[in-house]
Amino acid sequence: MTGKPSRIDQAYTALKSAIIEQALRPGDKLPEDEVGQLFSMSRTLVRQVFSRLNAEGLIEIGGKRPATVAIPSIDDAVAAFEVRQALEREVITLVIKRWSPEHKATLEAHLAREIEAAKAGSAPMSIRLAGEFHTLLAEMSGNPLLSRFVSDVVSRCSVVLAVYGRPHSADCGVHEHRDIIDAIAAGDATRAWDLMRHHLGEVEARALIGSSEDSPRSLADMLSPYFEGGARTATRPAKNRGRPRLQVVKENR
Amino acid sequence: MTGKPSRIDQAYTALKSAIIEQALRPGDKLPEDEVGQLFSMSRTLVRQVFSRLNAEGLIEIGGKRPATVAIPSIDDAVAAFEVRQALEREVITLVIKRWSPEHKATLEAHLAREIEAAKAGSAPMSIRLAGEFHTLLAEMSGNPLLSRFVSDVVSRCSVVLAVYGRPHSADCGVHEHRDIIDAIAAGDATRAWDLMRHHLGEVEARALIGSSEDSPRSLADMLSPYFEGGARTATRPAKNRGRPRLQVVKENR
DNA sequence: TCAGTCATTATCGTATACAATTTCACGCTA
DNA sequence: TAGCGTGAAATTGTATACGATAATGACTGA
Repeated sequence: MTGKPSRIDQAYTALKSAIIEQALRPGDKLPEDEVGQLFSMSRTLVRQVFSRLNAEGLIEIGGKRPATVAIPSIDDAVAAFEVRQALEREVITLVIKRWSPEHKATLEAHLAREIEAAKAGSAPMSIRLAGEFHTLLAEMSGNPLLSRFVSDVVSRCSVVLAVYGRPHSADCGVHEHRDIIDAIAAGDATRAWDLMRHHLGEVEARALIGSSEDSPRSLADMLSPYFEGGARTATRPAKNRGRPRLQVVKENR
Repeated sequence: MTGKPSRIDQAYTALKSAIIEQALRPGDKLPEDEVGQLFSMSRTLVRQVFSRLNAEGLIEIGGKRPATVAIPSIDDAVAAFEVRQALEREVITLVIKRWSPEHKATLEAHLAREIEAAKAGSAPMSIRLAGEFHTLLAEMSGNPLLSRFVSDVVSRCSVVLAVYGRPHSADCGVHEHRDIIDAIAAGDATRAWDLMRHHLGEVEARALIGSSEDSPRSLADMLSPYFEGGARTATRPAKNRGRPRLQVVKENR
């Protein structure tokens, strides 16, 4: 597609993927030198990468502390889904307006990949494809700015899922994507809106309801957003005990 | 309000104000060293500022060329207003949901300032206040992310106005703001949506219709978005002839 | 054994240095 | 006079250096 992805782009994409696919987990530290060494670049470049990731809410920087994978608060989570509803509603409106057979083909192809990933039981792949469905749709709106915003908010929601969500139950979302495509193809905006609202509601529920339930994650992790700075002295020990502080999946495409 | 605005924030705010109030005009160059000297900071910091301004579409960077004040294309302009409609619709929904008397008071106070500025005939002030009305409203949504997005898109629209708009005819927008406040206060979402749509339509029209009309701006400026790199050799001369390449209003509040 | 204090280390914030690239003016040629 | 190389100046891209600050861990005293 595009000619040459710069080293910055590569690092950005790698880190973003790692975070979204939960290879890097919320709270993990990302020291600039270490990342720089990993990607063979100086801190100057790393900081540019971090800046972008920070703008999308994927990591937190500043405060003279090492950058960390973001731990969104419950309020952040609700806010993200609120905005997402509004944006995706507009996406549907525009996609219907500019609908073409090629769009349908592209979406079908993507859906096929989702199904395949679900069948293969590849959770990271499923998570990524689920998000990409929405960004793909957004690109079809023909509005680059809208597309950017959607991509941004989808990233945020992914991190929310990582913090509060239960493990991605794959096939659930796929059928809803199927229905949304059909409604759009039929030009039925109202139905597509309803489906999308319901779909995002499902995703949000999977995240936030799960937060008050039992969960396979450690209690410390579940509570950390409520402590923020407080759980620093005694409570936070079991997190990075022994395993390398930073593990990045280089592969991504 | 907030404790200490860092030097970076100051420079960011100053440049943003200068661009939005059209003290810096689309296409103007912003060399890093020069800006750095102006604000007594190194290029490292200037780049951070530029990065933020670029993310909001206020300037264009990269390409080993000096940063320039952005010249949005017509497509960019349409896209910005499209997204803005969707976002501000959500803003209204949420503000009505969380409405309080204090909100009304704040908005009334702001409206008073708008009227005053219009009466005083201060165009830059009017431009800024008109934009701030919308960001103020967005903050009242209680959704920080939505607020950020609105602030972003309002900036973009401001630049669009600077490129394509006729000189800000102040009192036009003020009355519409008045009506929007009233509809929100009455809890009438539908009416508020309609008013907002109409209001933004007006602003957009003032921008884009004006682009095919006669205009007080130079023809070269009006055409530059269609030329981009082309109007560089012969047609663009009268722009920065003799006046300092960079003029920044330090004052801003 | 435990709390408190202090030195050490890790890590970031900012400035600066150097290389690469583009821009621009000047002068040369037809 | 118009077109076109050519070299200096301007400007950015990237790396590195240095100072500041917070995290870490050891040591002392009760």
